Amino acid sequence: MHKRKIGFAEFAGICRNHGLKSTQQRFEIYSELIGSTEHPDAESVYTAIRKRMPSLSFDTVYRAMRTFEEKGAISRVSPGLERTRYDANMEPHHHFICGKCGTIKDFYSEEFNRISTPMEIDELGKAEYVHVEVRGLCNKCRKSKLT
Amino acid sequence: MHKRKIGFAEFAGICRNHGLKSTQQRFEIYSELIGSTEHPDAESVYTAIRKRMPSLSFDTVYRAMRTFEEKGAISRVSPGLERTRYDANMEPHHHFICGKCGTIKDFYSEEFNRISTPMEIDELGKAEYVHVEVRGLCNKCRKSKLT
DNA sequence: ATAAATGCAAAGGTTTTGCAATATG
DNA sequence: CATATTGCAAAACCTTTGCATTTAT
Repeated sequence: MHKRKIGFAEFAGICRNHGLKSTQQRFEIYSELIGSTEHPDAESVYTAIRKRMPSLSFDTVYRAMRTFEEKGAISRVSPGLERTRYDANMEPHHHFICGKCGTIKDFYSEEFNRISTPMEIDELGKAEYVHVEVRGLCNKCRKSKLT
Repeated sequence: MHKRKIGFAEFAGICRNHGLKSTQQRFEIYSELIGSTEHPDAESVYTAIRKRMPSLSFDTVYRAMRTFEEKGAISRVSPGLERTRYDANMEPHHHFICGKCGTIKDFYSEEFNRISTPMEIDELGKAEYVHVEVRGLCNKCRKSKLT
């Protein structure tokens, strides 16, 4: 299931379920996202909606999408990091990233090393590599949370 | 193996292997990266080196790290995307991302769904989720490459 | 000698913020 | 009605770029 069209009533229900107020702007933004298979960024969404709702402002799109994400109504495509970070360790290993403090810890896992491109990719293109990482809360942040 | 200290001679060898000129700045930058387990960003590297090499400029750090990465001497931690993109499809699925045009295609894979947190994480913190994605070249870009 | 790398400063691009006005539950 | 959301504009932030100078091969 992908690319769906929803009415305001259904959207209002989704908002209620996530503790959000349902505004016309948010409806348009959410509609644009669920009606697309493009995984759009803020600008695409903004440009598309502007045609039918010229009063919409850019930061409303940004804010709405962040809010939807925080409340779990939509998800961010590839998590990424706040800034570019590098690793000079070139042997096969993986990363555990703390979502609270941003600490990145290396770990080694045979299991993860064995993950290979699924055949479902064949019809989409040529795979170059599979990226796997674990996100969570590091021990330090876990402790400080108890404080 | 992690957190190593290297001398200029060894560094020069690494550069030669990757077709790079070995400068004092690059040596400091590379040393900082390989001598750290922090997966630092440009600013950390810059700040650390500035103490001993006050003439170093910020953009040299950026440029050097990008160059190291392009030549395969170091790697970027979590690939991420150029801008934040969202997905309203909340059922379990994964993404194939084309490194050329940026197109993101959904795919469904039982195999990927089954990937679970490796036990190696236990000593690092509490895992929230595993993120997996496939990077490569989409069919469209593959074709246009032949032209 | 030639081509590449550096430093400087300025620009580029995306994302965020403060505030007054407005709309929602 | 109280509170959250919007629009506007400006700022913040990370990263990149052009150019003259210096450096490595």
